[in-house]
This record gives sequence, structure tokens and C-alpha cells, in this order.
Amino acid sequence: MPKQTFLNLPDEKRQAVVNAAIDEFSEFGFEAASINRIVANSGISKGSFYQYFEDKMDAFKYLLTVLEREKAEYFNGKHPPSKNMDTFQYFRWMIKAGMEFNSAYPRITQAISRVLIGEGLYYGKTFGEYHQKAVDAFSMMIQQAIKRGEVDPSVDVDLAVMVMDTWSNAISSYILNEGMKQKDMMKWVRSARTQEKIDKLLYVMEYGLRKTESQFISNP
Amino acid sequence: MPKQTFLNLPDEKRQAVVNAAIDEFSEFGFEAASINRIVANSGISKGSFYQYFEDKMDAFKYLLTVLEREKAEYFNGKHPPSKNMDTFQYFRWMIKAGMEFNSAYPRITQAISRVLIGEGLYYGKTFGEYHQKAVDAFSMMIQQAIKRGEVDPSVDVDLAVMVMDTWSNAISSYILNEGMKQKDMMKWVRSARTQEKIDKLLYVMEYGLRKTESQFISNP
DNA sequence: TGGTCATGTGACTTGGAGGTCACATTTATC
DNA sequence: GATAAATGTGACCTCCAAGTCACATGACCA
Repeated sequence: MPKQTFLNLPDEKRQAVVNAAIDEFSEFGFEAASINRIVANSGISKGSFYQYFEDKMDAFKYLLTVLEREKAEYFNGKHPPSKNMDTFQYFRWMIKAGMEFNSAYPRITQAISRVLIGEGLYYGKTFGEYHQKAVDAFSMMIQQAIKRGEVDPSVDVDLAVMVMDTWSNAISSYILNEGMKQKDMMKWVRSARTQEKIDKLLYVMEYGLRKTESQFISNP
Repeated sequence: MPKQTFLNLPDEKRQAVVNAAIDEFSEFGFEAASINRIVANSGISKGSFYQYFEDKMDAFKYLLTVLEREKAEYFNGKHPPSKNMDTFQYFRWMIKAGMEFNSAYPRITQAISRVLIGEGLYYGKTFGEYHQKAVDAFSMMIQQAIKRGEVDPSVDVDLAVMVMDTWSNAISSYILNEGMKQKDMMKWVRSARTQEKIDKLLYVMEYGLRKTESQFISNP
């Protein structure tokens, strides 16, 4: 947590530091973010920075509290349009309200998302070409599925690709991270429990994709 | 691309370098990976490293080609059990074969996944507590949905939470990254097209979650 | 054997990182 | 205005990164 000195600062100055930190983290991520640059861009001295914060992590965690506060404030004035929503309606409302928040506070949201969930394969520049191969393969698959009548032609191909891509990565991360904890990873992957989990995740995806949104609306 | 010198190396030595690089990237990610450590752990000199590779990125890209080659080789001997699979059966087979590969080559897979898609909120240590709040909220929601009869009680709560979490993040990344390209992000988010895209993504999720895997099997 | 070309080496340079501290300046208190 | 407390400052420290280079070693061939 930042020291009291920082919290006592005049708003303008404190905001300058916060802004510089946001810019730094959103451009460079956590590891490559430089305190020297934050200090230079916010017009304070190095010594002051260390009078305000323990270290880089401390500064970042402060940004988290800022985001949290602003989100709380934002959502305070927002209420679901109806009390009688089911869980999914509520979830949809929540996500959309969240996206409104994101576009109201894009800079801080981006900085924190960059650090917490990374650049993301889809949007990171560096490995775009590499990722493109997977995207193309998914795209071929879904177009074939439409041709074969396995998926409704009205399904948005790009959207389906995003869904397949998201799940490939999510499952892969899950398997790698959970699997590493096991003493025999291969055995664990082949176990009925693990296979069932993968199946269930893919069923959720498949069932969702097979139906079009129009079918969904007409058959809730 | 690595220089010819590197490719001429005796297998054992080349492998030592590759192994050290894998360890380094999988432990520290790209930014924080240190050539000095790679060099120390592979028993070659700094000078040699720069005779083999342009720089850190060059070394990492070589790992990508190694992975690609090993994957190609691995999948060469693997064929889908049947020719008459529909697209989704094929996709499921592909994912599972991919996970088998991951567990056969966990170290290099992890190294590359760590760099390309990051540690992931679910598994990264540093911000676990922060993320936990979202997980708990999702968990509450899905349990409520089950109580209300909106979701089948046989649905695996943890799995549903993973689905909701994955989509929150994916949609958020999508909105932030695409939105940043627009001149008026807020307007873009509120546009019919964007809202429709979000809706569709959520419908895919919702439709998948509402059904249980048993219902799915009995009603393909 | 001598010569030359490919490969290996680690001390060295440069640069920037995080972090400290003695001192300067401002602010508050009497 | 004098004194004390809080705040601000940047030169300086150490550390370690990436990258270079003059030289050493080995391999191969005439």
C-alpha cells in the first residue's frame, strides 16, 4: 500500500503520478515497466516515488484499488433494468455494463488488463503471424461445418473462430497448469475425470455454436 | 533465425542450449528471461550464444520452430479414429490429441504458452486473491441459477465458473483492443453491431451452459 | 608441418534498472 | 521570526542486463 504521504498529495499531483503509471504499465506490462520513466513522465523525483511507494508492485497495486474504487462508484449509479432477470440475463447485463465502464475508463482498464491477463494472442503484435495459422485453420473448419449443414449458415464465422480459439487456449492452459501439479501428467490427462472435463467444456462450446442466436431467441 | 553454426552443432550440445532456453522462458517469461542464465545453464559461453542467435527473440523463435516440428512429427503418426467425423467430433479429437502432445512435451509447451498466452489469471500466483473475488461471484451466480432451476443441477459448478470467467476476460480483451482502434470507443461499444457481437458470444455460452452434457448426448 | 577457416571464450563496455541518502525546501507550530 | 516536522531532490550506489571483441582453440587440408 502507498504511504500516507502519497495520499496527502494535492489531487493534481497524485493524478499525474497515477496517469504516468497507467501509461507505463499499459505500454510495457509489469516486468518491463520502468520506475525511471514513470518518475520522468509524472514530473516527480525518484526520491519522491520511493516516499510514496514501496516499489513497482506497490504502485501497481494502488492502481488496482483505484480501478476498484472507480468501478464501485460507477456501478453504484447503475442498476439492472429489472428485478425479475434470470441469472443469464443478469450476467449479460453485468458484462455489458462492464464494457461500458471499460470504454468510460479505457486507459486504466487497459493497463490492468495488460498486466493481469496479458496482451493476448489475438491482439499482441509480436506473434501475430504464428497465431494466424491457428485462426485460419479454425476458419476453414467452421466454414466446412456450415457447408455440411452442421452449423447454421447465419453463424458469424469470425465469432465462431474466436470461440474456438478462446477454448483451445483456455483448455490448454488448464491442462498445462493443473497437469504440472500431478506426478504423472500423461496419466492424469488420460484419466476419465480429465477427459470428461475436457468433453464438458467442449460440449458447452459445441452446443452453443450449433444453435444460432435466432433459434435461441425463438426457443428460450 | 539461428545461424548455421548452431544448426551444425552436435545434437547433444544443441539440445543443452534448447533445454536451458526452455527452462528460462517457462520460469521467467520473455521479458525477464536472461541470456546470461541461459548461457550459464547450458554450459556455453556468452560469445557462443551470439554466434548462434541474433538475440533473445531469435532464440525464442527457434523454440517455436522446434515445437512446430515436434508437433508435426507427433501428429504425423496420429490419425482421427474415423473418417466420418463431423466438424465438432474432429475438433474434439484434435483438442484431445493436442492435450496428449502437451503432456508428452510439457516443458517446451509450457515455455511457449507462458510467453504467448501468459500465466493466465487462473493460475498466476501474484494476483490470485484479486481474481478470487470474481471467481466467488461467478460461483454464487451459478449456484443461484441452479437453485432457481435455470441450470441443470448436474452442471459442474467449477466448470461453469471457468466458462464464465473465460468469457468475461475474452470479451473484455476484445472490447479493449478493438475499441482502442475506434475514434469514439464509447460510441462503438454502444453501437448495434458491437452489442450484437457481445450478445452472440454470450448466447453461445449461455446456450451451452443451460444444457447438461447428458441432455446433449441424448439429443445430438 | 604450416596455414586457414570455423568455432569457442570470457573479460569488457555500455546502459539502464531498482534503490538510497545527505541535503534543500516547504509547511506548520509556537 | 525561530524551530521543528514533513516533503522533495537528484547525484550516486550496486547490480545485472545485452552485446562486443581480441584472442585461443580446434579441425581440416595441402
